[in-house]
Amino acid sequence: MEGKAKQILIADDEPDILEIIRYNLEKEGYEVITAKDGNEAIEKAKEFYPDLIILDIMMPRKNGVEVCQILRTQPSFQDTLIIFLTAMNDESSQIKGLETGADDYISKPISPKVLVSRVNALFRRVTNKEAGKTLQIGNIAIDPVKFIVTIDDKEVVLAKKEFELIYLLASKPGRVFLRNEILTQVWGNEVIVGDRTIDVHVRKVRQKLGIDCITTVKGVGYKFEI
Amino acid sequence: MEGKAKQILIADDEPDILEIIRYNLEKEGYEVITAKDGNEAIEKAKEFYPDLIILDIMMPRKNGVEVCQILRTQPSFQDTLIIFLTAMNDESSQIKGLETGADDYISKPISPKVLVSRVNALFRRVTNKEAGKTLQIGNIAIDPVKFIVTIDDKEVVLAKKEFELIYLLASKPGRVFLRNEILTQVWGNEVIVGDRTIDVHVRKVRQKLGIDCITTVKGVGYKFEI
DNA sequence: CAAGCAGTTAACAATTAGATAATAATACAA
DNA sequence: TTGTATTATTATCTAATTGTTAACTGCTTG
Repeated sequence: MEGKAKQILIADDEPDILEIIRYNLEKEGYEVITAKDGNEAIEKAKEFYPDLIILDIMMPRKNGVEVCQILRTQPSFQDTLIIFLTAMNDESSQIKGLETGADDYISKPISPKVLVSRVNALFRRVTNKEAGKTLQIGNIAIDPVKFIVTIDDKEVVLAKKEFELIYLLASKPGRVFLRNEILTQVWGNEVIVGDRTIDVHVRKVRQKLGIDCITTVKGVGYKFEI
Repeated sequence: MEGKAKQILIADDEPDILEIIRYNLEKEGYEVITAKDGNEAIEKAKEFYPDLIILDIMMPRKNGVEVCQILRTQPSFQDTLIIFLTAMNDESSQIKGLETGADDYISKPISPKVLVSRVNALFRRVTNKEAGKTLQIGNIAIDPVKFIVTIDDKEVVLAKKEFELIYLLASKPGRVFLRNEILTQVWGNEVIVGDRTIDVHVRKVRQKLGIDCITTVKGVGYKFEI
C-alpha cells in the first residue's frame, strides 16, 4: 500500500521551526532532510531529489522564491512538489509564489496539524494523478492505461497525442487550459510546434469521440465540458 | 501572439554565433540586440531593459557569470530572464550558473531549434498562469479558471476582453476604476484604442449579464455594484 | 440650451479557430 | 531493411467570432 517513505526537504533559517516541522512530519512517516538557507536547499535538493520541498520565503542566501525558480529550470525538478512557507500572508507574495511554480502555500505561524494535512493532501493529489487513474466524467471514461476512451460502453481508440490532450483537459473538467499550458503539458517544454497543431488535434478528438465535450474559449484556450 | 515583440539581448564574442542566434530569434518575431563582450552587455542591458538576456559565459571584459551577478544586484533586473550559453557542459559550471541566478542554461554547440524552443519555453513559463481566484459578489460568481460568469446558477459566456473587464471591476466592488486604469489593466500599457471602445465593451457585458451591475460614474469611470 | 460625456448601433477590421489536404515523422510488420 | 500504415505537423484557406471605429443620439448639468 504505502511504498517507500517519501522524502521531504525543509528549508528554513529558524532552527525551532525546522525542528517542529521535522518532528511532525517524521511522526507521520516521512523522511525529512533539512537546510538552513537557500543555497543549502539547492544543494540538498540536488543531492537527494526529494519528493517534496518546503521552502521558507524569507531565508538568507537566496530566498524561497529564488530557490524555486532555480530548481524549476531543471527538468528533474519540474514535477517536484514545492510548498512555500511564509510569515507574509499578503496576496501579492502569495500570487508571486504560485506563479513561480509552487504547488501550495502555508502561512506562518504554522499549525502542525494544518501542515501535516496539507502535505498529505498534496501527495494524495499527485499520487492520484501519477497513478494514471481512469477518469470518469458523466458517461465518459478515460483510461490512460489502455489508451481508450469509453463513451456509453462504446470504445474509442485515440492516438497518443490525442489521448494526452483529452486526458489533460478532462483531468480538471470545466477548467480552461491556456494554449500555452496545453503545449507545455502535452508537447513538453522544449518542443516547438506551430499554432494550428493544437487545433488539429482537438478536431481529431472531437471527431473520434463524436460528442461535444471540448469547448473552445476564443483567445484563451480549451476546456473539457459535457 | 500577444502584446509587443519581446526584446532579447545576446552577448557573445563570436560574431558568427551572434548572427546565427539573431537570425533565428528574429525569424521567431523577437527583437534582438547584440553585445560583443561583458561590459557592452551591461551597457546595452541598462539602455534597453530587455525581456531576456542570453550571456555567453566565456567573454572578454567580464564573463557571463559576472555580468549576471552585476545585473542581478539591481532591482530592475531582478525579474529579467537570463540564459547562459557555454561550451563547458560540465555539471559544476552549470550549477554555478544557475546559482548565480540564471533561468536556464544552453550548451554549445547550439542547435538553433533547441535555442528557439528553450527561449519560447522560458517566456511561456513566465507568462503563464494568470489564474486568479473566483470572485463571489452576491449572486454573481466570476470564475477565471473556468472563464465563466454565473448569475443565480445561470452561466453566461463572455468574450475575453469582456471577461477581463468585468473581472477587473468586480475585483474591487464599489471602487471606481478610471477609464485610464481600465485601459492599462485590460488593454495593456502600450495599446491605444479609441474612447468608445470601453463603452462598447461595457455595453456588451451589461447586455450579456442581463443585470445592472456596472455603474457609470460620469467623467470618471465605471464601478461594479449590485 | 449648449457642452460634454456616455450610450447605441452598425459597419469594418483584425484575430482566432475550424477544416482539409499535403507532407513529414514514426512505428511496425513482412 | 524496406515498405506500409499510422500518427503528427504544417500550410492554406475559410468561417466565425471578437474587437474597434465612427457616426449619431440622448442624457445631464451648469
